Amino acid sequence: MPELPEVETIRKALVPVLEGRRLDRVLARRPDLRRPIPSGFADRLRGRRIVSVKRRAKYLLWTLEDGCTVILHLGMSGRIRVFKGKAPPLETHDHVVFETDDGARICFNDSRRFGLMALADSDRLQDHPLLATLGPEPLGPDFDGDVLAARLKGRRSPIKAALLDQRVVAGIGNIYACEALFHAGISPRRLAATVVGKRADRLAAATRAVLTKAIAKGGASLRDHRQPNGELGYFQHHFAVYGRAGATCPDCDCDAARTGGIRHLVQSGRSTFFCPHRQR
DNA sequence: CTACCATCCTGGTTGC
DNA sequence: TGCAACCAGGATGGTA
Repeated sequence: MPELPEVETIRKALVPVLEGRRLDRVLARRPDLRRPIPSGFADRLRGRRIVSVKRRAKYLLWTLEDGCTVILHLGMSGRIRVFKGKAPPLETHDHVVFETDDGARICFNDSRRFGLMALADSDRLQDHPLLATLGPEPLGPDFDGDVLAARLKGRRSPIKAALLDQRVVAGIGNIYACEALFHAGISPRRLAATVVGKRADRLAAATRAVLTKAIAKGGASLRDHRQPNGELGYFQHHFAVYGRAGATCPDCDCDAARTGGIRHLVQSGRSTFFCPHRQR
């Protein structure tokens, strides 16, 4: 569920809550999520101060003052809620709970338990197995068509599948892959390795633009995503193609009733939406 | 090396 | 209304 814009929305909300604060209470209410919560997780965090809250791909990175970094992934259904002042009772699936020295409570809630928590040495963070193979950040200063084309070189899968591969570009999931391809005018079925030159420029620019706009809207709330204050994200109202099979695409003046409008197909087991008229 | 597939899990939606 | 089947935004490990 949460892709880069949703994770970034959560990160931004956590910065003022966590940075510079000490974790006074840490409670792991079950031993595992997608993988076991590291042994002694709560003990290793309790009493530590958080230096920074950053993001890499869809991972949140909480760096502690003692040289240790918490790596946190929301999986498909993970949510983070922040309560200041009096916190309501814990809810079902509130699997990990943190409390800061100024009385904020941070709940990690994940019904499907596809999320994860891990601990890493801050010194060697980039070498951690979860992070080592990630591709470039699409919102990073160096990301452009040339970088993208280089990552796609030799790839014989459809471009849609390649965009979902975190080793190609980091942080893109099913929704934003569909949206970025639409705005770039590229068919999701196109062979990845043929996205070069101007096409790669357009896709890099479209990816950057759609992610940036989604962050500005607080991400997209289809099912699970909430901002940490409980508010919904609003970018779902700005989808051009995702979940809109049969509708007229926003840039088409063609008649959806005649042309079939936005099409749905399944690629490597995942839903793809696109406009065959606009995307080649 | 790349590509494809099943799989982990719960809950919301759809269709009979 | 009740219930079962199906579907979901991710990542990965095994197999081809």
